[in-house]
Amino acid sequence: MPAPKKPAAPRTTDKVKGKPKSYHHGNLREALLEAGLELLRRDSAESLGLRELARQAGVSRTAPYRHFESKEALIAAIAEQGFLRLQDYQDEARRRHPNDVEAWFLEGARQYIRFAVDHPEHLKVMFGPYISHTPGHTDHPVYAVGNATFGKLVELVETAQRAGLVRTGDPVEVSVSVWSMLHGFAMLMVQKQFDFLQLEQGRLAALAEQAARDTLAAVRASP
Amino acid sequence: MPAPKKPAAPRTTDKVKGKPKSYHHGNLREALLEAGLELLRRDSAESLGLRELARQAGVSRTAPYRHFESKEALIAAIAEQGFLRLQDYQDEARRRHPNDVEAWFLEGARQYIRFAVDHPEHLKVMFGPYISHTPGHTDHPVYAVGNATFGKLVELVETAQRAGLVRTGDPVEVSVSVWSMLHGFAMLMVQKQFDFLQLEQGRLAALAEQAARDTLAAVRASP
DNA sequence: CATCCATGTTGCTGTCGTCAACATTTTTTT
DNA sequence: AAAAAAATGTTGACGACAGCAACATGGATG
Repeated sequence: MPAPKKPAAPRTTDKVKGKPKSYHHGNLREALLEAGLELLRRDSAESLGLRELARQAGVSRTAPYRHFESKEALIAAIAEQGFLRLQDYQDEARRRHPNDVEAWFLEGARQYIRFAVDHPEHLKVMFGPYISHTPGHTDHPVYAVGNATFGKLVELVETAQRAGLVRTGDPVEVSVSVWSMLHGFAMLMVQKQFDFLQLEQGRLAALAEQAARDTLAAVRASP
Repeated sequence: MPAPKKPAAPRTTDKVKGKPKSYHHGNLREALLEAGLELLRRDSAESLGLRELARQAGVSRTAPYRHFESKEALIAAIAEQGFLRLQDYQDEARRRHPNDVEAWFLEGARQYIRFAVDHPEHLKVMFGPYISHTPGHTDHPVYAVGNATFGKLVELVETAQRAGLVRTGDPVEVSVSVWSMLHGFAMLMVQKQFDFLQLEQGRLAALAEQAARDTLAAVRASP
C-alpha cells in the first residue's frame, strides 16, 4: 500500500537555511504569498521584490514566475486574500448581531477598522498604488473579489434602509459614503498619518470607536 | 548700465530638445519638480524615477542629487507643494463664506474633493506610500506643512463647534473623522476605485456632493 | 520503461538609485 | 584682477531589480 498522494509540503519550514535537497519546492505558491506578507509586515513598503521573496522561500530568482505572471500578479493575489479576509470580518459582525441592524452596522464599521489593525499589510496592498486599475488589467480575480466585498456592504446598507436606520436613496451612493469614511480612517491609521498627533496610549482606540459611530451618523436617517 | 543680475532661467523651456550649450541649467530644482508632476500626470504611478526626470530636464542622471538628497526627498518636495496648494483651496472656502460657518464647512469639504479632482497627482504623492513615516524622517519640511494643513481643519472645526454646528468634544477627534471621510473619498476617487461602479457621466459629481454633505452629517451637533 | 510536462535554474538585458571622483562655472575673498 | 572656495553638472561604477530565453530536473502518465 504505497502512499497514494503527497499533497502536503515535502519541505517543512525552511525560510533560508536547511535545504532538504528536493529540487521541487512542493508548495512554492503559498510559500511566496506567506513570505510576501511577512516582508510587508517587517519592511512595510515597496521593498517587496520577487527576488527577495524567492530568497526567503529558499528558491531561485525566477522560480516565482512559474506561479505568478509578474510581480503585480503576486501582489494582486495577496490583495485577493485580503479582501476575502475582510469579508470574514464582515461576516463576523453579521453573525454577532443577526437581529439588530444598528448593532450590526456599528459592529461592521468596527470590524473594518479591526481588520486594518490586525492586517495592515493586507490593507496597504489592497488599496495601495501597486495594482493597476487601467482597463485590461481588470480581469484579475482580485477585482471580482473586491466587488463582492463592496456588494456585501451594499446589502447591509439596504437592510439598514429597510429598517429605517439609514437614509433612503440609492444604496450604492450611501455605501460609497460609508466606505469612504472607513477606508479613510483605516488607511490614515495604517499609514501612520495620525502619529504626528502624539496620541497617548489607548487614545487611538477611542478615535476608532468615534469614527465607527460617526460613520453611522453620516448616513443616518433624519428622525 | 550692465544688467546687474540674472536670477531668471537662462534656459527657457527645453524639455528634451534644444540644448543652449550652458553647462549649468540655472533652474534645475524647479524644472525637476515640474517634470515630476508631469510624469505623475501621464504615467500615473511608480514609474517616476530620478533618471527619467533628469532626462526630461535635459540634464545628466545624477544632477538631481545636487538639489535633492534622494528620490524620496524629491517626492517629499512635491508633496509639500501639494499641501500648500490644498491650503489655498481651503482658504478659498473660507474667503467665500466668511460669515456662515455651515456654508464654510460645506464648501471646505467640497474644496477638498475639488483639489483631488484638479490635482490627483499631488494627492497621490501626499498620501501614497512613498514618504517614509518612520521616526527620523519626520524632520523634512513636508511634515510641518502637513501638520499646518491639518491645523487649519481643526480651526474650522473649533469655529463650527462654537457656532453650535458641530458636536462638542475634542476638536482634534472631530477633525480626524472629517479628515477620514474626505480623505477616503478623495483617495478612492483618485485611485479609480469607483470605476467598477460604472458610474454614468455626472454621477461622480453627485457622489462628491453627497460625500461633502455626509461629512457634515457625521459630526453635526445633535439638535 | 519512455515520454511529457510542470517546476526550478542559470545566463542575459535593460532599468534603477546612489556613491565617488572629476569637470566646469559662479561666487567670494584676497 | 587673480586666486581660492563653493555650487553645480558629468562620467563611471556597484549592487539590486523585473523579466525573458534556454536549459535542467523529476514526478506523473501512457
